[in-house]
Amino acid sequence: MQNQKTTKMRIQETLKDNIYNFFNERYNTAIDKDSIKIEKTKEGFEGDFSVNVFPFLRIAKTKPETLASDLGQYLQEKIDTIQSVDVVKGFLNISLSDDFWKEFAQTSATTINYPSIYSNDKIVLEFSSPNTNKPLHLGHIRNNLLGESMSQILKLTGSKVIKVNLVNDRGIHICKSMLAWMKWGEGKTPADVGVKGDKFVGDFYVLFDKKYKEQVKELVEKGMPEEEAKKEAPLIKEAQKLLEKWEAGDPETLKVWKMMNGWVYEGFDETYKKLGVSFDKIYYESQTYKKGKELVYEGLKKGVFYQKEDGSVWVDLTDAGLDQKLLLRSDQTSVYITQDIGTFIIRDNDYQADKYMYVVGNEQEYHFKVLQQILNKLGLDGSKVVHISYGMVNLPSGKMKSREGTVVDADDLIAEVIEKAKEKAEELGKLDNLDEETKKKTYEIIGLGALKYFILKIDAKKDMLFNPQQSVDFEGNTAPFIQYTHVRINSLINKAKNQGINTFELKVVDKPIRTILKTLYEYPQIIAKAALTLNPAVIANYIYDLARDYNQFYQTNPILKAENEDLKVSRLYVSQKVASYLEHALSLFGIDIPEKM
RNA sequence: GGACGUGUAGCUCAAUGGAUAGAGCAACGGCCUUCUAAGCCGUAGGUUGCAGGUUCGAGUCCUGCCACGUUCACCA
Repeated sequence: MQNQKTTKMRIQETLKDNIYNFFNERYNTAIDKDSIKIEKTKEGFEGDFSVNVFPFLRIAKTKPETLASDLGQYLQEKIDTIQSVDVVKGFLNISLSDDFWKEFAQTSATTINYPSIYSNDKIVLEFSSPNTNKPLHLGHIRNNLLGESMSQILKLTGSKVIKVNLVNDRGIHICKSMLAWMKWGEGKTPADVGVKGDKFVGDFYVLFDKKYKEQVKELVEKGMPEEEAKKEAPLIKEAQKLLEKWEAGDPETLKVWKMMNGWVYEGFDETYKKLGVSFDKIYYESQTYKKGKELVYEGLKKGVFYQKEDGSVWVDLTDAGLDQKLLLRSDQTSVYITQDIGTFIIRDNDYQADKYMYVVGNEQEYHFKVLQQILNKLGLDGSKVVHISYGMVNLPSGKMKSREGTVVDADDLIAEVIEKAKEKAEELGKLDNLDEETKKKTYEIIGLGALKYFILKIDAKKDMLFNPQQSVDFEGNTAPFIQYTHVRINSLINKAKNQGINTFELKVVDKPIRTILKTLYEYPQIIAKAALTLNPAVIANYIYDLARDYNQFYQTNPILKAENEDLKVSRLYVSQKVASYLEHALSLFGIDIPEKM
């Protein structure tokens, strides 16, 4: 069944069609519709939408002002929703009728027909991809938030999204923490010592590194060259033995491995839950790396890969402007890219998706280019691989490095930001009447909201700087600011209802109301842009503008004490609209809104 | 060295090739007996790294240079 409202053409399209006709009729020229630029009229000029006529001067061969006013006259004759036009230099500013805005106001964020970007595509979206040795840190937070948010945005723009996680649960590094636990763990579990599972295991990884370095140092002092010492230290040899046993399927080793990974997953789950992150399916490298090896051997048979004398397998990508790349070591063990080839195939068998998107840091751009090329060589479609590349999170001291202990731990940061929300709330004292349970919930909503927004508001592809001293803000361009705007609107609406006003209606479209409606009108296009550019920050910029516009509106226009009833219900109507858009947009970031704040 | 990316106010960040480059934080000054001040208003702060070029129009595109980052592993 067709819905008249949602299928109704957006005004930009109507304008474009008519502008096209104008040039066709007057100048007998077919212009490119994409070259027509229609944007929201800038602050300080009269109008709702503006058309820039500069690009068409070559066709019209007149002055910009003349062309703009000719076009304005034409459009006004053809489109009855145009109320008036105004020409400033080469800009044609168009004001639409009150009826247009009244009709638009009936649409809501939850019922809009959002533009379809990857139309009906099935998308497998990988993100998080943790390593079972290291507790999650700030970099993972950015990754998780981007992944979760992009999944929401892509769903909204018409795609079917399957969220997957790929856990790096095998390799020499895992054996290091296993070995450390077997040697010095005294058989204790995380529950025994009251430490979160991922932290518990992470500590043994660090312990291994410490003891290993001691051994290396000792050997060097005895006169061994450092390079050799690193290979000869007893601990590293033991770890390698353990890896061999693991690969051979030694039951005792597998038992420890499973147990320790289990602890880690429990810890991760806790953090994921706090962040509001979830997955439809979890893949484990231990289950996919063999498939990659199979494919490499197949490629070798087909002759798209080649083998060196020492037995290592390579691919030549120089024809694609890349280098030679190792696919299997001389001892036939797999490397990183081998595993990614395997996971691609397994996923493709599982889902037959149109796109496989990976939220992975920009330091791996080269890796994904290589992966695409290799898949092409294997006769698969490498263009299905989409790397959602995001920038690093840096500290004032530089890059975060686990080994040097300069990482911001995810759990610590989450706790800190909730604590900060609590302090702020207690200082303001607005929640004093609430029960403890509600208070606690409110601190979490505000603190986590602040954190999520703080990270997602920055252009995903750019590196960002995080200062632990200053941590996240609660004022200005922040989630609490937006949450607060929403809370205040709700309070207003409740008050109105208590006064017996139950039906809000847009009866008046004055200038302040129009300003808000104009911003709301942009929303679907903002969503589309976020999906297209794979960047949630676009939405953050938008909600901030909307909240700011509304706060200005709220501060300068009395609502419950408006001059007359028509204005009152109109302002209430717009307020409610704004609240629903804010809520909708924040939900795309996984940010909730408290009842009170 | 090659490839990719970044460089905008003191700091953190915005700005589909378009109108006077905008916010927040920090600083300074106002607004709570009136709908929640986590708010609003104002002041100050800029040669958009440098030099050219394309264009009616350049922070945005092109070329060169400078600075910083990432990457080019039988690490993942």
